[in-house]
Amino acid sequence: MESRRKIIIVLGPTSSGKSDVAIRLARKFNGEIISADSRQIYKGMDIGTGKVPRDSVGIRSLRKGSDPYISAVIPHYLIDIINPKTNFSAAQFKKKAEKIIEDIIKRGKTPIICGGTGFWIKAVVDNVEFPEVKPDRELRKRLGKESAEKLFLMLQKLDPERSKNIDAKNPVRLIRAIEICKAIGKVPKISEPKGSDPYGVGIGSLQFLQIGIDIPKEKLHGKIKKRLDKRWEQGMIKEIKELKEEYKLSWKKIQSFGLGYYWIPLFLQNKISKEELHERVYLAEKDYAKRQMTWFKRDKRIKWLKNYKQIEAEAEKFLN
RNA sequence: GGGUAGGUGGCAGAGCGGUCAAUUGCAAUAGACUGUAAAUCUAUCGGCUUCGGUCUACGGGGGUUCGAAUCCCUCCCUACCCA
Repeated sequence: MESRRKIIIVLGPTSSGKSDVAIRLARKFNGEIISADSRQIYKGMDIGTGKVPRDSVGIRSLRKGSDPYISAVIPHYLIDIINPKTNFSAAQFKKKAEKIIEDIIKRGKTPIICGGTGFWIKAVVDNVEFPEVKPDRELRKRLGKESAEKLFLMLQKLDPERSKNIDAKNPVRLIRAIEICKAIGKVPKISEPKGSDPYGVGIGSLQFLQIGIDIPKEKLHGKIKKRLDKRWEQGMIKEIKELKEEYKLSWKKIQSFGLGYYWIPLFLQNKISKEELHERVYLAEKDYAKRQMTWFKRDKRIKWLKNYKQIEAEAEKFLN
């Protein structure tokens, strides 16, 4: 029983081909996939976020009470489940993912987490304990108008400890810290980083194998370009118009989703040309991939592998 | 052929006698990240450097000046307009 509590994670920058790898692994090792993607979680954002296509005639998920998202005959969780008008957070992801992991394991299958949102993956792998302070829309809106300098001074008064190591110029971080202070007095101390072992640390009785898709930068950029061209053809722009309509979203809200979602509204409002749109989204995607890699590089437990064969072999070793 | 506007760092684009290795944006490179993470934020970004400096730089050449990316002459190139 204990030996089965193993979880495979497939991660990597955007366009690196994670989804295909995850599906192949799921086929091979009787797995089910949990998406760790902060944008694919939302409904109505399919082409733009690169969701794997939903099977037209899917088998029913064995998991009760869930809305099954089946692709290539493999169940995918945490895709397409949240109304884009709603905010969803890393902490919420963690809770949901843990439940699903338990459920998959209970049914004797292998959980495979697949995604590019490093922070969300870390939340699960390192069992990050988020302070029990929910986002305060009102407070955020109010503080959002203040300068970073002012926010920093506020935090300094509220929690001198936290102010020592926070990024003093980052409003998002400062606001969250202040939010926590207002609710529970001060920001809880961050727990010490865990040590590493060949297959990742175990959290509770869970064990993780983190596999990174290793792909040269030039090649990745080529894939990003190609994939974008395809998305334009598939109607990414139309999808965003429909997204706005169906969920009654403001342009501003849509832009907050980033990348294409940031630039397409500008095109639709005639603020930039089509050529500029294509260029900007391409650059934004490249940039995003870079940020993802900066994050992933830090985690020395990730095994970077170049092709599926190696990945499968590593997974095999891990599971046995 | 005539007229006008221009030629500035990888690109776009400021500067218009000194405080300019040259505002800013983009790109590039590295990085941060604990309930917004496709978000948010930081640093570097002419060469060499013992990090104090130093050398080469604002189309080419010549000049004025203590001093020029900035003024003058000339040549070359680009855009638009008139022939």
